[in-house]
Amino acid sequence: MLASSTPFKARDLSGPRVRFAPSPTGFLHVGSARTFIFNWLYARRNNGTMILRLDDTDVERNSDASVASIFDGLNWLDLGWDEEYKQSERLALHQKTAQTIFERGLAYRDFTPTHGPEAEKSGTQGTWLFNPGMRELSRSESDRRAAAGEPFALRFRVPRGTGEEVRFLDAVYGDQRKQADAVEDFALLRSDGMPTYHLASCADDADLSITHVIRGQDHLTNTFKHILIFQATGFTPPRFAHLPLLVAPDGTKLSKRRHGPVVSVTTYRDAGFLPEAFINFLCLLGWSPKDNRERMSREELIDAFSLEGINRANAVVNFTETTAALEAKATAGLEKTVYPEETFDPKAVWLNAEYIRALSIEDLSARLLSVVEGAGYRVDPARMLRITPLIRERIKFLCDVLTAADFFFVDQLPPYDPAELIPQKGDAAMAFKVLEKARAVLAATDFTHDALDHALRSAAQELGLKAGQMFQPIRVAVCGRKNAPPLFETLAVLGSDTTLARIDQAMKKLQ
RNA sequence: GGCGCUAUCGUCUAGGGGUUAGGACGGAAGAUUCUCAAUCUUCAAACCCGGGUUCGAUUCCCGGUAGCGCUACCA
Repeated sequence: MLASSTPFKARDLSGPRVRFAPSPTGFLHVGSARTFIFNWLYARRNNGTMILRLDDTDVERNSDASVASIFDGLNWLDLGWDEEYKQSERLALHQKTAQTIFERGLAYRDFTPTHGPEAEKSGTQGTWLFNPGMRELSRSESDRRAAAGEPFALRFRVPRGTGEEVRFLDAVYGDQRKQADAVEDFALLRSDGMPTYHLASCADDADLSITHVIRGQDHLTNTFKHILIFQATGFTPPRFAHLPLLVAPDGTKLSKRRHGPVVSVTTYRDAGFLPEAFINFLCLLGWSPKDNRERMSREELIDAFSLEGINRANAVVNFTETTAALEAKATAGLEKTVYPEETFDPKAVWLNAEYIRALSIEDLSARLLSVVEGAGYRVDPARMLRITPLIRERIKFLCDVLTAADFFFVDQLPPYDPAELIPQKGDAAMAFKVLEKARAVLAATDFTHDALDHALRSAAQELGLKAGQMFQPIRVAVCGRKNAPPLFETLAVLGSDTTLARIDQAMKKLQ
């Protein structure tokens, strides 16, 4: 699945080395994306190396679909990375590390039969530290049973009764300490010989010369175990920086099961977010440049990023849960799911609109064109270039072009309520009079902004109507709805033929 | 249950022993306007609770409460 299983560059040890290490057991969610981004920012800010490492030691739960989802999301972000590894190809290293720890007497074999996670209940049961009898097993007895083929897990022998304290300095959470007595004898190797996350992660971090581990706060307490592993192997632990978690509006950890597709990075992509806007949004969750800046370019983010700017409190991603119906549709994947704007965090939506408005007309036009073509319309690029400025301030997502500018793309307007044609403080007769007049005037007018402006305003005056009363029937006749881009520009792009034809149709509707 | 982490407007956050507690999104009102947007202006909106330290705590300390995390042969 990986593009390559070997580093695509020679290892660069000159600067800090950071890694993003997702486990391919699910799709890439927004929290992971933020972790990736923060690592990337740190690397770029400090002329370091960004490493992608797939932590795929859980063979049972790994899936190719998940690997694909991770790459989909990461590629969309378009930030890139410098080296790439896959843990499952580094098993020898993990086993060797485990062996070293075992030989130093800092680990022991646990022959207790495995019991599933369901047996392990967090309820009223006391603190589990180790399986009685196993920690004290003599080496000869242990060797004998292992040689006899009895399966075992390898557990770290956490110091007990020594009053020893495990500590580290977290770049975000500060000085962290914990009694070793309170740390359980965690597993290093499973009974099938596969390394656990703790072992594999530390062995790889050491081997890959990782200097800074920047990861979710859910690993903060795990770090004590990791410190113990580093000490046991003789490696200097990297620096740690734990990130506050991204949580749902209900305060719980983001999960697809509970919160639906809104937690998946590809959902944002499919909804028409610009990756730059999405990245910007994520950066503002749990980190701040401290100078009130909100919209920041990639360069500004790199320049401003520092571990000191990271907060300690969890941040809410303020999305609205998608409806069951929508979710079913998304899961079925039969047709393209359109998420309503309210689905996403309003700030993310706002930022996206900001980014859209900041794009050049040419750039935006090209992006919109591909959306429009993707929807099955055929539009001339030159025409798209004229449409784009008319809707630029009116869309929040790229795909909004389909609803904001639909009337430019279709030959036949979808049906609308003729009552819409009736202007403020007017009636059907007035609407008809307006359209009649407009038709006559427009038939003899150049379809340029100024000429249209002049012609229609004079017409309104002749009819003794306000401009608004004059324009609304025409707008509805031509766009099929009341809310649309400015009239003259719209007519100019639409052209005389289409305009007159649609006015004729509107007059028919009124009869 | 044990251990750990956290606590400023609805949300994201700035700040910090003495401030009118700042900004942004969202909300409300207004301006502009051919509608809708965009833009501009204005308004409402917060220091979890209780002790201590102090002349003075939202800020520092302790306790409580709440939330979250870890407590797997998941990561």
